Amino acid sequence: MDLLLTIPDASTAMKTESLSNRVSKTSRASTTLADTVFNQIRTAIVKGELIPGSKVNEPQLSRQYGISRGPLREAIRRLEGCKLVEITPHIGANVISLNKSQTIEIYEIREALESLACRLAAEKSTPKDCHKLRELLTAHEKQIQSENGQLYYQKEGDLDFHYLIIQLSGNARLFTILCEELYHLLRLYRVQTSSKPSRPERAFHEHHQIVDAIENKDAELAALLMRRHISNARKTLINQLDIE
Amino acid sequence: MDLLLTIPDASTAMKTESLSNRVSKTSRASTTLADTVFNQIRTAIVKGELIPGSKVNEPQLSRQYGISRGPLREAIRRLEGCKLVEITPHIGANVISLNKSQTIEIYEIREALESLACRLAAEKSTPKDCHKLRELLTAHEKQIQSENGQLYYQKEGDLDFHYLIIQLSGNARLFTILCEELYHLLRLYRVQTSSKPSRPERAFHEHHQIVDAIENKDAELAALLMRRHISNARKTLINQLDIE
DNA sequence: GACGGCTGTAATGTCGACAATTCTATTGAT
DNA sequence: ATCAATAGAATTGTCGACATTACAGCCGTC
Repeated sequence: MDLLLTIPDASTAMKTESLSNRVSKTSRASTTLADTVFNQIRTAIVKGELIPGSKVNEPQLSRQYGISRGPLREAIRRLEGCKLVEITPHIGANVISLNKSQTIEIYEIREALESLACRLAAEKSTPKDCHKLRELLTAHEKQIQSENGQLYYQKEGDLDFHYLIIQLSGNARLFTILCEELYHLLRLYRVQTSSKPSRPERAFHEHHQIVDAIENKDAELAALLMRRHISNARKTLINQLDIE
Repeated sequence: MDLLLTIPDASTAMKTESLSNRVSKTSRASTTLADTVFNQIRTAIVKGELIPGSKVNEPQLSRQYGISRGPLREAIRRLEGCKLVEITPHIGANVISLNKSQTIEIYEIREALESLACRLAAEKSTPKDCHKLRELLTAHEKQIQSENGQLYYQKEGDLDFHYLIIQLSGNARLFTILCEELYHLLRLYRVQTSSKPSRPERAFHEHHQIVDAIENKDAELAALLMRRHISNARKTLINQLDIE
């Protein structure tokens, strides 16, 4: 549940089991304070607890987390590297805030990268991988039928699907860019505008088509379908934004 | 000259003039030490002065740059965010080192992203933009003819070409990901293996084809050609690596 | 000669204090 | 009342010092 918030540390290898992992409390205290606080702040930003555009106050956070400003500043600098905050010299850090055009930019990139992921996944996937994908889809189908109103889970399920395909691509850096940078930003935007995930049944149909293509080892088709899938999502987003 | 080393600060808006900018010495001393040192170390890494895999020694660098360990550690943390160094708790930071498969991963991503950039550039480019592209190519042609042996410049010229197209795409985040993350890493790898840029005349021909497509506003073709262009480069790289 | 434990050294992690800069709000003048 | 200037407070930037951890070399035992 809530996949985007439970991403393990950057260098951690992904296993499928982590899809349903909970946050183990104080798993190992052997990390540094800067790392711990980095994860905490990142989560807070992505969850929307630190609202986009707002200032990152060092003394306040320092008190809040019970650490000194040294490690805290290191964490903020790392967030700057991840482009989750912007630092202006002598003024401070602000939580990043995405406007409409920036969000569309990200969708364009996602389109290209997930299409690539899908192509690679189709080339490399084993029958077992395909089975996993099918399982995921049937699980989502049940979820949609049972909790008809709650689209949240559907959306998280949608992410599960995309995560799995990116993993299957076998390209670790692709995974990093998509799952540890762009998805965070998109989630941030969704929280920011409290936009609702839409078009569940259509997306579901598209997912099945994609898995078909992967199963048939038709890499080009898989890539095309994924590109269209995300392109559709982008267009939906644009329409949504134009209405408001 | 030496474009990859003179990238301005992350948030700086790109102008075409910056393509031929020199590094203005101590342009404004109003930045923080952490920012200054971040740029210096990043340059040192990309140039190969800090060899890949080697340890980043805090006391040593601290003496070398004449600053205390506070800002230095902030700079290192930011480099970590950019994935140019890897930090292991209680052990320290190491300059990142790319192996063959990681490099291929980056080329795969580049293929997808620059193809996107080319599509967008074709859609948005004005006649003036196209003229600029042509100028760049003729300049390179002359350079190739005159300095026949020196392939270095050709390669830098190749980068100029790619930079310009990415700019023309108008997608700022795309520019960031490609020019401020992936290109740095690729340059690092090239330094690391001291691999020589190859296939100049063929690349040159491909460049012309791409500009033709952009000029004709044929976005799909432009995207396809760029994808093949980089795919060719990737295959050349793979062959080169297999021989060694 | 090889292996394991011990000790000193060097590096990393954390903290508090001070300097420099920016923000705020009060005062005063037009 | 609006605006400018100024003094104070708050925040950011930088530094040095100390605690903690990892590393290197030495010694002794098997």
